Amino acid sequence: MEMARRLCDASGQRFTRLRQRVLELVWRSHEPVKAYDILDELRDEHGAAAPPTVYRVLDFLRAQGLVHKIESLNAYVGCGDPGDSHSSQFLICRDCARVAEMDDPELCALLQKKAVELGFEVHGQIIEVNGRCHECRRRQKGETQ
Amino acid sequence: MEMARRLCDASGQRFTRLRQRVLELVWRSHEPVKAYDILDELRDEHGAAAPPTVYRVLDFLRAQGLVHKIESLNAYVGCGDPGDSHSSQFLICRDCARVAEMDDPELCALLQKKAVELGFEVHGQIIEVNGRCHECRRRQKGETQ
DNA sequence: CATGGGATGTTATACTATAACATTATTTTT
DNA sequence: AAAAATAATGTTATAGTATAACATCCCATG
Repeated sequence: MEMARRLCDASGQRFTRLRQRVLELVWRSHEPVKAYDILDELRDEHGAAAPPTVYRVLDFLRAQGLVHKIESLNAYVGCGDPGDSHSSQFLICRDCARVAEMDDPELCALLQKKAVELGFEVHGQIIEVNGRCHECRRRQKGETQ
Repeated sequence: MEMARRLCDASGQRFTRLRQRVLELVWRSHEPVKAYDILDELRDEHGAAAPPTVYRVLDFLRAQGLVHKIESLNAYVGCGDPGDSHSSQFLICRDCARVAEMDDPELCALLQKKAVELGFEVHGQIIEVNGRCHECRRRQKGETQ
């Protein structure tokens, strides 16, 4: 959270109470969070809150690199390594619904290279993997024995 | 289209008029197509059509590998190489809105490898790249000269 | 020609996101 | 400190995306 504040200060942006609160809500679970879940929580503690409130803050946090959107889930996760401008890859477990963030430069570079070879100018990458995480595989193996 | 019919026959699925028609609509442009655009066209020519009609057919076509969903656009494109079970990568041009399908096994394998190294069991990959395509870059260069 | 399962029709509703404009709060300028 | 400018948030309305649940139809097969 200190990190977040510093990042905003550094770029001349304001890290308001609302923005801080939304960031906390996103970080509260390892699972990706839905915009309307955030909205519900804000309403409980704060009264006034409508969809634009949430989406504006999420857009802001994404622009600062503090939050990522998981496109295939329409949900949001805290960035595991804010401050470092990077393209991330996300491993989405179908069983526990958790998302792990990978930040592999080799993968990033290879995708970039392959796209450029086709004459494409890359602005952004979206990489998401569906499957089962280590913990869920272990758990199930244990059960079947 | 022949290909599509054969694929369905091969897997014991029915390639009905509706399914064929939706597949044609998806293929009609190089740009990804929205579900509700398909819905509008179906209504024009066919009368009865509601969202489930379209989404069911799209789900079917995706299951057959005839159509892909572009997650970051909520839109659908015809598969460039149906029949061959593969993971594709999509290059999405922000200027002309066209989508090119890449099918790079090296990229696919590297992502798989990196995920497995983290103990993750991979079921599916989503790779989408935003940027500008070759044609749009050339056009703009020409204009600025 | 019955019948059973797959495909489609139908109605309703849930979920995701943005437009447009009003108000409030904070910073900057005077 | 007051005024002006800018950024942030509130508010209302609506657009866009997707699924649940149940009814009906169609057609391959026995």
